[in-house]
Amino acid sequence: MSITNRAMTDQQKQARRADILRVAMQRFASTSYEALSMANIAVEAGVAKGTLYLYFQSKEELFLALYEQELDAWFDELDVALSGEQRTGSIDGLLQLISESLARRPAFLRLIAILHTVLERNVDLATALRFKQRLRERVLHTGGLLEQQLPFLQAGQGAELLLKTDALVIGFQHLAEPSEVLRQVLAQPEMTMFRINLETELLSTLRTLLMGLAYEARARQERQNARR
Amino acid sequence: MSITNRAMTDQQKQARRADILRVAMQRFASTSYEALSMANIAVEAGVAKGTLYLYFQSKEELFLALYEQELDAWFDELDVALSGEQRTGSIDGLLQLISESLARRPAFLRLIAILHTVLERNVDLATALRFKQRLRERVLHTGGLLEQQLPFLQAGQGAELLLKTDALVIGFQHLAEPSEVLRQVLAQPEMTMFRINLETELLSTLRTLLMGLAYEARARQERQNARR
Amino acid sequence: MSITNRAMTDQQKQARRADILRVAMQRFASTSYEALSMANIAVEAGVAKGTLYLYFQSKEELFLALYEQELDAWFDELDVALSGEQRTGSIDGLLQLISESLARRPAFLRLIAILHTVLERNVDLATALRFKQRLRERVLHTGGLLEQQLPFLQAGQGAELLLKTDALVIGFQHLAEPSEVLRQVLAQPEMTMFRINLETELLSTLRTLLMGLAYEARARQERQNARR
Amino acid sequence: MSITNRAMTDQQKQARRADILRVAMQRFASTSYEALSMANIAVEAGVAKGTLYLYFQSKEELFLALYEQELDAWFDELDVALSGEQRTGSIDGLLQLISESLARRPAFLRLIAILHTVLERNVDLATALRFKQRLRERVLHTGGLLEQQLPFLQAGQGAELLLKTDALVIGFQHLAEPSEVLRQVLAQPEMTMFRINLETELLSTLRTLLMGLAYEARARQERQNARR
DNA sequence: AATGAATGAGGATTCATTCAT
DNA sequence: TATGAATGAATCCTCATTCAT
Repeated sequence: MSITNRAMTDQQKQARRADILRVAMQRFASTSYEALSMANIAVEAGVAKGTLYLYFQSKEELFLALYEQELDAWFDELDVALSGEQRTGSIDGLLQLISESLARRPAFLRLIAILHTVLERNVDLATALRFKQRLRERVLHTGGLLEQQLPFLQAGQGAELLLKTDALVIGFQHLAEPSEVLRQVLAQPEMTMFRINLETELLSTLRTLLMGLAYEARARQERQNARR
Repeated sequence: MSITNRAMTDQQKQARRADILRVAMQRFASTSYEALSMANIAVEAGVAKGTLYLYFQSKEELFLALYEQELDAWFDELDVALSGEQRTGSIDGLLQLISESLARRPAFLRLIAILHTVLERNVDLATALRFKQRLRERVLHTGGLLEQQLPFLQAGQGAELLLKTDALVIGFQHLAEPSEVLRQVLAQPEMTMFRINLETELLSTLRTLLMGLAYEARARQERQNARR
Repeated sequence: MSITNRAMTDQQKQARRADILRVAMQRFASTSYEALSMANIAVEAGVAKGTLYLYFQSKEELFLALYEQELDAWFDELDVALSGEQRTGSIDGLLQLISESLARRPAFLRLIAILHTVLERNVDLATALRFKQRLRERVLHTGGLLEQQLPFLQAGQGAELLLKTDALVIGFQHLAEPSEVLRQVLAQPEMTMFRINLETELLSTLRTLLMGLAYEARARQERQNARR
Repeated sequence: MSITNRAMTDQQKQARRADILRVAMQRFASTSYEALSMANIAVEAGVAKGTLYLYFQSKEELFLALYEQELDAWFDELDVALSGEQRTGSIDGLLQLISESLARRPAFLRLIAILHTVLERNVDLATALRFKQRLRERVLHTGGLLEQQLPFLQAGQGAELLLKTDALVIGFQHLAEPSEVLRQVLAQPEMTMFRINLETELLSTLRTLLMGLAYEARARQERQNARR
């Protein structure tokens, strides 16, 4: 595994970094953040513990990089779908796209749920700044695409919608992953209302939100017409 | 510190329990859950560590009781406001009520944010079951009141709205309480979009949601009329 | 259970004491000393925790009393058997008596195993003294009976034999009750030699010991004859 | 304190491990197992607490290693003495060897006394298995040597004798180390019979046992001769 | 005599991170 | 660049015993 595995060129270093992230992702798919130790990742990646710290400043930074990678992949998918020459315009298609693309990324959902309470701690200013700047760009860009698809969205509302989606995902993800004891409680017949399926819930809530935005837009329009 | 040295009657025991909860609440206002130790609470409450365990089975159970207490107080406030004889019916008043009553309870908000990931662990089945049953009752009851106030809500949508509010609070609370480093990042001028004020955000999102629900109700109505 | 259960007369007090001991014995039959709490015994006995301390100075003293009770019962059985008018004299019968009477008292065996390391700690001088004095009397008495049954025993060797038996019981009891992991280890085919059955082992070791004592006695006799 | 600051080679690691064991042994000589904390050992050994756990999985495993080390030393001594070219054959010499070599190892005796109740808990299956396998080998080997020295021993009786010796040591060790209160009780003149000296007692009991075995062997022999 | 609320000491263990090699 | 040995902080909970009632 090692000895000759000394990454000299930048390309080799990037490859090793990607390796580590890939391993971390695999492990994170079946283990909680707390239960997943740096030692474990190191062993799986075939490197020494110390090596991890050559590529990432801390455990948090490693997972933040993972978050970023997943985030990029997700935004890439959205951007491609939203930039299709044909203007779909269908609200339902859009909702489907968002909900389904997220539901297909369970590990990303779990990263989203711990981003603010875990990953954004113990990270230095430069890293945090760079991360947020990049996040901002992507949110603004994809938000803009959303505004093109949904004419009732005003400037800025595309990005806002994405941020609200973020909040909803965090919230529903927490509700959707109960502890062992809670799972038993929720198995009771009268507890149906607390059994949350993230995709369903996200879909329905976003639809209502969009309905509301559309309605508000129309009301705004009517007020403007009246004024003239 | 406390009412008597030895709580003999049930009333005295309730008083002592309340004492402990009050102290925990005060401390929690300025410290994170993790940083707040049982030893600390015991000292502040003027009792021995072991005494805490006479009243609560574990640290989690203590804070779950705190959550429950705050939850009850909040629901009580909602119920009173929603049961006023005069039918307010005003959506804005309702939104104001919800957002403002929550914003006035910062510690409750922080408890909400950790309920599912922290408090609902290390609690026995009976406690969890009782808690969720009580929660269900209050959600159903207050949900019903909401349905009375907002005629466009169908049966069950009141409770649903409260659960969506829960998810939104969890999400926005995470966004609204950045770590120290993040605070510095968000202080940058271009980061305005990430500076979340829970009350504002909740207000606006809930309004849009209600608009959407109202719209959906009208659409439903029209479909029914058309059928006749 | 309680209220009117106030033991006023000495007889009533003795009865309650016996009650507590009986309950403790029942519980000890299926639980280890460490796992058996005073609270547990109190609940089972239908008294308050504090009440236990009216009858016994400490947990150790309670179990020491239990030990004494079992010890008395065992010595009583031995004494009856050894005092039968007919001189059995049979070594095998004697060995059978000792091994079988002990094997029939598994809880007593477990008490024997912890007497010196647990029960004789945290006991006051008077209690310890009284206990040892009583033990001494019974050992001397029953030791004397043994000497009558086994003519090759010299004065004092009966008591000595009983003390050696004590040591053997402690040792074999430790070997005979492996921890859970050890049980798995001993289940391996090659580990037969470590699987100890107390009764069998005690029987065989005591037999060899008695053979040895008989032999030594004969040798002594021969030396004496030679001298004359 | 230790050989180097950072044990890199296997040899250095073995040295550090030995260091820790040596320190633990020193401390154990004057403190009970319970009273001896890992923190204490770490400080004395000049390492951090965590370092202990690099070398031993748990406190129990550390002391099990200590036990094993002492056991090996003892068996080594026995083996050397029993393998001397000259066939001593003297029973007395053998008894002396066993009793005296044990008496010279007080800490080993105390480890023997707690092996089954303490050390063999909280140890994983692999460790326990390896330990018992090694123990088995040494018992069988030295048992074989005993059988060579003592012609009246049948195949297997050497190992059996060692196991019986184990039981006797456990028992007598418990009797020989009374608690503080008991010491006072045993100081009474009439309590002579309870004052146990492990070496003496072991010597005499083993002698009687051997006498018995010798006698049984002769009896067996005679039965066989008669048959012919 | 009985109660049961209150006490408080006490220690093993994990794991992210560092830094000597 | 890679290693992996060393670090050390940090905390919950039990339960025998006491003593106010």
